[in-house]
Amino acid sequence: MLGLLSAINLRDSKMAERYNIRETEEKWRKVWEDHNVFHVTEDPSKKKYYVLEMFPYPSGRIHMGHVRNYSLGDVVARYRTAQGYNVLHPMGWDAFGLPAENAAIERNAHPKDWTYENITAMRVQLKQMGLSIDWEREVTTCAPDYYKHEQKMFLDFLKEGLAYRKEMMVNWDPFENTVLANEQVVDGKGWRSGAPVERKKLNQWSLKITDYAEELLEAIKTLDRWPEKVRIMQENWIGKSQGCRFTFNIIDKDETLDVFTTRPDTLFGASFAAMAVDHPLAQKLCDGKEGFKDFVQQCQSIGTSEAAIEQAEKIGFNTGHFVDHPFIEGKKLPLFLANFILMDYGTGAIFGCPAHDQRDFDFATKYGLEITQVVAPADGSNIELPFTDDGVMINSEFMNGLSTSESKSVAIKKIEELGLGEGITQYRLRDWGISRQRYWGCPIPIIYCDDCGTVPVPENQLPVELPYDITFDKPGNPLAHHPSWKHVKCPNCGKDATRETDTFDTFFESSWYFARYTDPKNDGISFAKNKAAYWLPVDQYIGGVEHAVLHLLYSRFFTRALSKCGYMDTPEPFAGLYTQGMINHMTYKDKDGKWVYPKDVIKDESGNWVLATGNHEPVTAGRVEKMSKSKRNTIDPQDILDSYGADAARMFILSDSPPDRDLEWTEAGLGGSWRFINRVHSFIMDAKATILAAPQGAPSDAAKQLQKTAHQTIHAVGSAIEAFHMNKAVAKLRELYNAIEEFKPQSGDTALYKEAVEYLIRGLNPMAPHLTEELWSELGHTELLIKTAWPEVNPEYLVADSATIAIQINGKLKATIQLPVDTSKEDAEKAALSETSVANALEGKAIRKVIVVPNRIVNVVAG
RNA sequence: GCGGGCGUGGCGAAAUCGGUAGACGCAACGGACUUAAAAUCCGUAGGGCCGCAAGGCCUGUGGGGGUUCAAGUCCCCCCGCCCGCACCA
Repeated sequence: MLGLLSAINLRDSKMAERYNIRETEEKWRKVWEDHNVFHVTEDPSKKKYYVLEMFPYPSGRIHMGHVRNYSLGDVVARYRTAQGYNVLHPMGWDAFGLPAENAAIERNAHPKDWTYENITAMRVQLKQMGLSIDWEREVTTCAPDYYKHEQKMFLDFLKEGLAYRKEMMVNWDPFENTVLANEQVVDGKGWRSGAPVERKKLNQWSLKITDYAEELLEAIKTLDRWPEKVRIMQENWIGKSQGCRFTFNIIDKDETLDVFTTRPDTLFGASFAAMAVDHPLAQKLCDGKEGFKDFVQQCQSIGTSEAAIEQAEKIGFNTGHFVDHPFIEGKKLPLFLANFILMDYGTGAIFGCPAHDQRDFDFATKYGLEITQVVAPADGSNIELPFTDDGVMINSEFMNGLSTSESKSVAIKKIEELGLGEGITQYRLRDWGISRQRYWGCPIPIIYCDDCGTVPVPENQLPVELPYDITFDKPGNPLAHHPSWKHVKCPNCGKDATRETDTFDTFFESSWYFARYTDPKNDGISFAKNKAAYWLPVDQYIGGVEHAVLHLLYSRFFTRALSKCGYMDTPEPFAGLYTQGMINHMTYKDKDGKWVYPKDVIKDESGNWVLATGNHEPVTAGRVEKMSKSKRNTIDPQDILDSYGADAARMFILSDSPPDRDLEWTEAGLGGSWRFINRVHSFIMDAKATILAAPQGAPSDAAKQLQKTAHQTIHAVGSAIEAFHMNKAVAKLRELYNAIEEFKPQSGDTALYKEAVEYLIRGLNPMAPHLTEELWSELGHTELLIKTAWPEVNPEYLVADSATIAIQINGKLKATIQLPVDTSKEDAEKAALSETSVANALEGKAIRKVIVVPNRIVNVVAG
């Protein structure tokens, strides 16, 4: 069987006589570039369409995920262009980030040089895909002419009260003296040092995204072209809940404890109160108590990842103190510390009602606490505790008999009357901490002065540029170690002062790049308001679902914050969103159990997987999994582009699976697309004389049918592309090709034949732009296909003149017949019953009923 | 634990409204071409059974039940897989 290598040989032999993919593809890319066909400017006379794929991190080489992402976007961009839209389709580089610093540490490469080299290499690769990108709008986020604008934004946010500084908990690596991202914490240890990670408080800059919690939540409703799943994820992330905050009095202590609950209705079932281990009161009440330190350690050793905590048992520590029940005179509730209470949510403390909450139930069972049922099912049925559904109140004095929702408001009213608290709306969303203790990011334009405090860098001193002469020999932030960079004079008083050495979270750059593309070369301001107004919002945004929450939510927040600061007036950045699936590939292991790259594996004569080199030792094929470097089941797009060409790669990645599902990359499937491209080329070249011949006489019925099929195909392809069903669009075009290939044109048919062939070429253009541009030119067109409008569909040809009617007896198919479209029910029934096979099958049976659905089906009920 | 999604041939998948299940492709098999193989081209194909054949019968969309003239599609229960998450009080 053929693996990749034999397929290349196949190409070489074929190439000599037929379609030279490499040369032809290169030729057309050059023509497009020479004619600058993808460059656009604002044109108020045309409808605009903004297609955007998530911009890549310049890691060095493109991967298959990029190929899928940008192929999808390019289909949309080319289709919309053909439809006459003024299409903006830009590309750029999300160029700040940790990998550049890792490269610096690991192989002594300067982050800037490393990044720019990667950009150069990846630009070549992306261009080789034949994407319809306006490269004049290229944006690189690590360039001072990009990041100086976000320093200005930050200063504006500061003025508007949208940025502030506060203490935040971070993961601290005591050996490296650095803050760790969550993914850098492995089993509670620093990924590089292996030292146990500490939780430490640091002063961090934050953005007030919580100011927009309600607005961000509400506006999700308007995002009707976003996937349902992403909208739900964002809703859950914002996490609005209605509840009640109230204060417990701690008996025998001069302290109170604020708690938050969404179930004030269950207050009569309260049997304990509990707070987070890192609650300020915990230390106060328990310091020195036996077992307290151990308990704290036990809680911290579980780790912060939700997966670990999930497995963990609910454990508590009895403070020995009690709180007063707010409604029941003289009732005391024991006060615990508990590992399942988060300091970050609500007030970091709760009351526990074991009968109506699973966690509280587990906890009470473990510690032998009282369990009082206060909610019963409304239908009086028997239940087992805990019962967490709504119902009617029992054992609840003045609330008895009320429904769950009624008693919630009654309980809140009572709390308010007693002056203990109030009904509140709570959000899960926290402010966005943007400080990072790293070199390769945008410097935060702040200066600290002993006398003047925190001083913004004056705008005329922007940008605060990163120094190039930097070393990574010491642990910690290189900016802080730089001998001179941070030492400046205070802009206010002129005394010695120091710069902020933290840099922005890299989500800062990606939160506004889509706006920068509308005016990428503006030196004075981040983007002109009128240009942003023309192009925004992005009509179609495409990317991985892994950005469903953070990047997309931050961008939505930025759009609002920038509006507040007068930069733009767009309500939402992304009107349409599409999230693509992953690319999977079979995994292989050699006899020693080591992972083997697919390109090193072939099938031998008997169909077994073996190593491509040496003695062809056998290889074990494993599961189909997400492409990853660690499992070595990756395919390098460069190899594919070089050997099969961009069109085949694009076609295959679009044709097999719906784009939102995972795609299994197979060499054989790719070969199928490659063969199709060659077949289309050789067929049209062979038929060229016939296609271009002037018709003699009237066209045959078969030719008219072919013309209809062509129009129907284009119609279906258009709707499929709009619905992101690229696989169906490809299938439809293959059907049209099959019909054309089978068709034997008569002398009067050539005009219609040509029309069908050209519709095929034009329909294929968004997926296979090089091939179709070549064939278009071969058929004598002097105008580029990229400049040619999407084929017109004659609505008359969408209507069939005959319909295939299925005839069923008792719901089972017996025959199919052709009838003119819109044959009356009576005539259809007559025709069905007179069909011989139907008549035979009905012999001796009584016809009870006949159901006729025009143009579709006749079902005879008989028995 | 919570939330979301999915389950159709050997495989990836199609199937507006409930109305001919399996389009299109991959792999497979048969044939043509070839000294031979590959490529290419032509053809076959859900599974099972009967038939020399034409054709016919049964069965089939994870499992069970229901609604309907008719269910991949709607309803109920069950099983399996995948994804997201910050125990959300």
